[in-house]
Amino acid sequence: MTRPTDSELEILHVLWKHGPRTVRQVNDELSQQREIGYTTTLKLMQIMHEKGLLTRSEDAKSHVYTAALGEQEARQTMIDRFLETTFRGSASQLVMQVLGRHKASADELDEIKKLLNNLENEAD
Amino acid sequence: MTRPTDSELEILHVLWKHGPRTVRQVNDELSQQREIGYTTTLKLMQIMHEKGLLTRSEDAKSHVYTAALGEQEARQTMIDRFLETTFRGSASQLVMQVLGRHKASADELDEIKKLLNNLENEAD
DNA sequence: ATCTATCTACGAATAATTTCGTAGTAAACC
DNA sequence: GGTTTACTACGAAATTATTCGTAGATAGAT
Repeated sequence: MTRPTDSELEILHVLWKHGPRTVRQVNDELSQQREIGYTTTLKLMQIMHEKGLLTRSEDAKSHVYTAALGEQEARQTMIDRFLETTFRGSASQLVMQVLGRHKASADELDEIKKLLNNLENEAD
Repeated sequence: MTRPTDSELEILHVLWKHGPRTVRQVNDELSQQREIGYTTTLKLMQIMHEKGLLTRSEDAKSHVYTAALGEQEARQTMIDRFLETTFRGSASQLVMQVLGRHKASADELDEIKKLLNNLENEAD
């Protein structure tokens, strides 16, 4: 999969958050964040459909679009790309820089530590 | 700072790795990675200079360019942006997804754990 | 002094992305 | 059944990013 563009991501976020939506519904949501014409959203979603990023049902009067890939999956693609371009592929450097600067709750830190322990055990 | 484009990042990587360089030197480096004309590199670096991404000394016959921001600094900007667009700002989710999928050496894992312990202590 | 090599500046072509206007179609309304 | 409303399709303008050709300047070699 080729990386979704920024505009495409905006639309994917809406679909991931709210589930299948019409162009109108997506546009209403995007309009709250910024100025954007209806046909702009329409065109974008049509292109994404061509690319296979969205599926759609044409049963109803207006098409209902669904994200063709899950958020986790898309995130992984984007992490891979981000790691490569920004951290030359070093995952641990990314992790350390993120942890060093961003707050995480105690629970989250615990979760991360558990995950680390599992990873260390696997490595044996 | 506005996000450097992909091409701009390529150039920044060269300057971060090797220090101040002329257009010729940067182009030689980039040419090893892909086809790119000299004037393409020149134009890019001129634009980056206009934008303030690079400083340059015009003393010598050929200008010597220097990255105007450090690698750490640029990475942080890009992390912030990436976190926002892809993980809705949740640093721990990013970390967990990265750790879950990418190999890190035992040493690196240790480092990360130490970092986590420090964070937990600070939080008290 | 002329030739050659190397440099900068800059305009403009190309490509990729985003935006929107217009036209056509179909349902809903009166 | 004509009018309004909401939709899709699609071409193309606008914007942003990338690429490169050409012109002019300057230093060094002969």
